[in-house]
Amino acid sequence: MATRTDAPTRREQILKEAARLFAERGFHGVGVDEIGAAVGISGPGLYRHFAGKDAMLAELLVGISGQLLTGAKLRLKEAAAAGGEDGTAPETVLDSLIEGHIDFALDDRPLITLHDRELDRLRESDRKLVRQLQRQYVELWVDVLRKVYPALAEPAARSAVHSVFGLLNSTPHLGRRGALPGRGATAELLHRMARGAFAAAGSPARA
Amino acid sequence: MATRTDAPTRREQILKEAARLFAERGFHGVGVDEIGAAVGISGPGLYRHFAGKDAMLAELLVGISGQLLTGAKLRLKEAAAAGGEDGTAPETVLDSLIEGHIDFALDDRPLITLHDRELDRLRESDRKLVRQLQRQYVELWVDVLRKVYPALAEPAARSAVHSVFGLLNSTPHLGRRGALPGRGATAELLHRMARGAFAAAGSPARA
DNA sequence: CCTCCAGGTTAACGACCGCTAACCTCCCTG
DNA sequence: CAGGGAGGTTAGCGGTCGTTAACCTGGAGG
Repeated sequence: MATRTDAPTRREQILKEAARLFAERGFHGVGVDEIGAAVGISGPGLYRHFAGKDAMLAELLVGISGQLLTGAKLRLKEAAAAGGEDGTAPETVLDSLIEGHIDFALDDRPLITLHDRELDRLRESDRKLVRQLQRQYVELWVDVLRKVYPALAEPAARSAVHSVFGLLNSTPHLGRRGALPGRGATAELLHRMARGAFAAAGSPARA
Repeated sequence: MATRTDAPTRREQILKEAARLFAERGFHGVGVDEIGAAVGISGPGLYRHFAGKDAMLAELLVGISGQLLTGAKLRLKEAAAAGGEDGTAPETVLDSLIEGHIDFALDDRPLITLHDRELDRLRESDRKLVRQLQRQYVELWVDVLRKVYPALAEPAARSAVHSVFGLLNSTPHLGRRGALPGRGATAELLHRMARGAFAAAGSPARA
């Protein structure tokens, strides 16, 4: 995950601004002129970089899903490598997944917003691809979760994962009104709550 | 909360279908002709019932926020009445709030979707009203939550509430792919997870 | 039976928006 | 220094969409 140090390309500028605008006002609520203006060029100049407005959204959504998935796979691999004989404790792997998702949710709020909001605006093929990536990501979480809580049935585990995604992806609703002290505290709170939610899902016993 | 038995008025039909369509394809992604077609009339016939497309969205969003808030207030009042001298246990009140929110999230998924997705499409005045109702609703939860977990600071409590809303509002993402057995089981799972998340937020102690 | 209005209809206008066409400049390279 | 491509520009076309206008109709009320 070598942190980029070189200047962002024009394409990347456009994608970033488009993501922000799409998240703020919705895909159909933003015109190409606005996107162009946000990067200092105007209107149809965008077509030197993208085939069309749809292509920008597609690249954003595929990028998000892919990034989440490959990040998670990487973390699994690291855990397997560091764990020696019989792998790392499942709890540790789950924590790693949660941490990765939180980092993404806090660093790229517009993308997180787009991720579950504008999927249906894609052409059939792109939508299928994104959904497939999303499904893989979910299944990966489900597997780890069921190692931590073996009593959890698969459908319930899948629901639990989706619900925790909802919890972690709530970050866009937090800011705005002088919410939490800092990023670290927010991340830690979210992490604790996710673990708490999973624990409650995994052990039906309650007074 | 006397359950309606009489037939829905045309206005209500329109609102219901509009909510579904807006949730599926976004406010700007749906045309008035489509909304009309969904209730058997076509296009501009809608203007006999609403001043415009914006008015439908406004009525939907104000209705949602209002319904959530008044429902919650009612539950608080019931709890106070049933609790005798020093009120019901805060835990019970919190459970009641959670239950109410889950009922709404499961029964009116399209509305839940709209609720945090299309707020910015409203005119200034309507948006302010909706935000005010939402804020009251949140503050009501925060108050109850901090009675259950007095160690929880107010900003953290507010964040926790928003996050649990994210968790509970994840219901639209559940269905579709043969998820959970039934509504009852889903509701119970969500409830346990919400309590677990709150508990984890309220007591920072962890091994 | 006449009236009238609630609740429709179709036609059409005006605005907006995505996209293309045609043209203009640097700047890099042989 | 010729030239050519990368990356802009503005003008404008074609389609869509929200909204209005003008007209129609069935049924309730005097």
